[in-house]
Amino acid sequence: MLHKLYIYEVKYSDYKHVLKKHNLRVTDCRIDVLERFYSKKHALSMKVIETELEGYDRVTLYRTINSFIDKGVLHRIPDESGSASYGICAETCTAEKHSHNHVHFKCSRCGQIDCLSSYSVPVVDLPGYEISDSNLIINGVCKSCNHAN
Amino acid sequence: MLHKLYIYEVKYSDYKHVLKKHNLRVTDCRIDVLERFYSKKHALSMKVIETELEGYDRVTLYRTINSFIDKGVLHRIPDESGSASYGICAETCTAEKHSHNHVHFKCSRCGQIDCLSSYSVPVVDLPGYEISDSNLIINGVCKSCNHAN
DNA sequence: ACAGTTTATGCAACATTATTTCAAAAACTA
DNA sequence: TAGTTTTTGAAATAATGTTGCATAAACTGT
Repeated sequence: MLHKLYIYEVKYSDYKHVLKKHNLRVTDCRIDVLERFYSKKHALSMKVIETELEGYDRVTLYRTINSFIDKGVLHRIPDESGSASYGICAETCTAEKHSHNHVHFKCSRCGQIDCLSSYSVPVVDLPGYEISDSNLIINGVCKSCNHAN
Repeated sequence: MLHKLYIYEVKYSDYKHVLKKHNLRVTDCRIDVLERFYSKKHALSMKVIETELEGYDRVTLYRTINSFIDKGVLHRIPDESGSASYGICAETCTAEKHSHNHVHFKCSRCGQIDCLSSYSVPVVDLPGYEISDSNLIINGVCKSCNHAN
């Protein structure tokens, strides 16, 4: 993975810091997974992660994702398709409490899921129900696919 | 399945009508699956369907659910847990276009997912994006679990 | 910088969830 | 009711996710 040396010079300490902040040991796999998430702005599916990080065992990648979710680094984005996608958590997420109030947009053309962090999920008042959190996924055609058309 | 005869006297023709309306052949399996969905008000997961309709092959049940989704009889409800659930579509859904604008509520205590058909998903204005439909899943404690407490 | 401790990794096996193929059976059509 | 089309069940396969365990790597305190 020599071709990544330059990137690492710049960002390695940042990723390291993110891991430490969330009480995670600093390992090659975790750094590489983090790098993938920070370098793309959109959510990544397990399939994509497996494809892009072939060097690591599938099991290790699953465990990496799961510990990231446990510790508040990533959040799982449910998807009708079955296989979930994952997105970077806001600064505020910790192992104790995830708080994601942003909207997710899934493009039916390119298939990508964006975290629209500047749009928060509208509150619905449900008498009798006790709401802990909510998840809004909007389907349609994303900005770039719309432009490309 | 003799114990179902009474129900069938009352409802069989209704289910048959639903199938015909959606261009689906009338088969035992489809009738039984429909009956399950109409007799419970909440969404059903594949696991529950398999358990409650043991008489049919798992493959047949998968195919039944998939053709129901294709033809606009059921809609898939994404869920963080991985295994999806399914709910009855509104009268307006067809093979060409599903339109679900209602809120889904998942209870963290009993695990059930309700289709709150009287609550519609608030519209979010996303400049540049072309929205086809949206999906709001609210997590928390449902009415009955709240009361039972 | 090192020895001891804790945690992560890779591998193999396993578990769960979903799809494909194909012959036989059932549903439809006229 | 005969002919056509679709559905079903069974077996195989694929895709997705988890567990146990020995080894390797990361951390901790000195």
